[in-house]
Amino acid sequence: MNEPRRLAAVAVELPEGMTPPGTRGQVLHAALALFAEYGFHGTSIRDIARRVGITSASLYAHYPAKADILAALVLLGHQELHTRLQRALVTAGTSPGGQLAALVRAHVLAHADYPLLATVANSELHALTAEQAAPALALREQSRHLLLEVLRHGTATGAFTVADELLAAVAVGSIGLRVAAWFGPDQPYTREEVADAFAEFALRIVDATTARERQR
Amino acid sequence: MNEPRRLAAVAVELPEGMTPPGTRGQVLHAALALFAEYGFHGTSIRDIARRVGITSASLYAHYPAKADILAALVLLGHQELHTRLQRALVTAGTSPGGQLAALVRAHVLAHADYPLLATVANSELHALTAEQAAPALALREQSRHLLLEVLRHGTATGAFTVADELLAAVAVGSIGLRVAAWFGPDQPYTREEVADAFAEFALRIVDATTARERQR
DNA sequence: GTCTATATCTTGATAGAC
DNA sequence: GTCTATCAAGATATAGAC
Repeated sequence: MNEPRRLAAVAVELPEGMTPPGTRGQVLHAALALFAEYGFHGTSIRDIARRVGITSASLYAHYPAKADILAALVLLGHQELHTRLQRALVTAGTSPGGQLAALVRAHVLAHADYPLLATVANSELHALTAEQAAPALALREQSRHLLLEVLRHGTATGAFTVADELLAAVAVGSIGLRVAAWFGPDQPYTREEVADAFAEFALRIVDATTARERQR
Repeated sequence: MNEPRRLAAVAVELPEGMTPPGTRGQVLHAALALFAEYGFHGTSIRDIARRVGITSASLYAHYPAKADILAALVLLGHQELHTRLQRALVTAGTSPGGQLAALVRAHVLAHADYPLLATVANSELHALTAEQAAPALALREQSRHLLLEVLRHGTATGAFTVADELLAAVAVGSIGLRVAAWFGPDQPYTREEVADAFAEFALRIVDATTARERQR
């Protein structure tokens, strides 16, 4: 284990309600903090056990293998994000600009609220086998599809002006994803300020016009 | 070592001229491919040695420790990016819009040309001690400063309209950084197409006005 | 610079008692 | 569910011959 901190974040947090109770949940919390900081291969099962306050042998009463702990975290992270994106879209109304802003705000807020989870879900996924990663990757594809559909609808109706929706989706997604890496309590912004600013950037990327502007 | 591929990229490449000759360079190439695919802790010195065609003991004739190989790669990656950004700015002229476009193009192209190097330099940096990471982090700060100065100059002269230059810099940087993660020969775009599209997005993010528009 | 051989430690995981 | 004890394998790194 090494010294430099990988993340500015302090609070280790997992989404409520979706986390298993008791020791099983404590294992998840401990593994999340360690995987985010040192990576999956940089963390030993003894490290996790020590943080929970049990021995490494006791871990196996809760998870069959180390990789299964990671798989649970990766899936949880993708579920939380997808749920938030869906909720955002449902309450966003019908204007393409409003929908895009809602998606970006939800994306940013999810990464601001659970930076550790987002980091582990995204950059430790390679430590899983294809079968273990599959459920999370399926969710990721669905989330990507939500954004893509909003962009396509926006360009089709003339609300957006984008040469290539796929590239726009990648760009918009990138600014939200990276929030997990830099945002934290050390930054001079609230999570809402970042969400608003990045939603505005997304609208600019697609050259969104308001209804009033279109009437001119 | 696991199965799923972390990157779509195929060609393992390091910037010419900056790479040491002979076996020392081969070690760097081998470690780059493995670190990018499996992570620093997911790669053993035996893996690296096998790929070069020597034994693990022979590695120590070239690098004092495994972490020193990573440190060399991380520094190389940051040097290559910073050099490209500087070159881009020098030949960009004096218009803020042109300077921003040049920076973004260089940023995107660097990540498209050396995705493995960018991945290792960015997401395996946490495996280094603070002293080992320091030179690379210093270069990163300088690169960040280049972008920030262009944004500040643009807003100060009225060429850009941005509420917060720091947030704009993060957003613009994010779309370039992520290129290493998704762009590859499997994508239906050339590197130039992505660079042009993302430069346009950056100009939209800062609401860049052309000289002619300002005269109205 | 490369090798064989090895020291030393840590790893993920299991056996079996309580 | 937790423990102690342990296994077998893999890790980084070194010693010393050629």
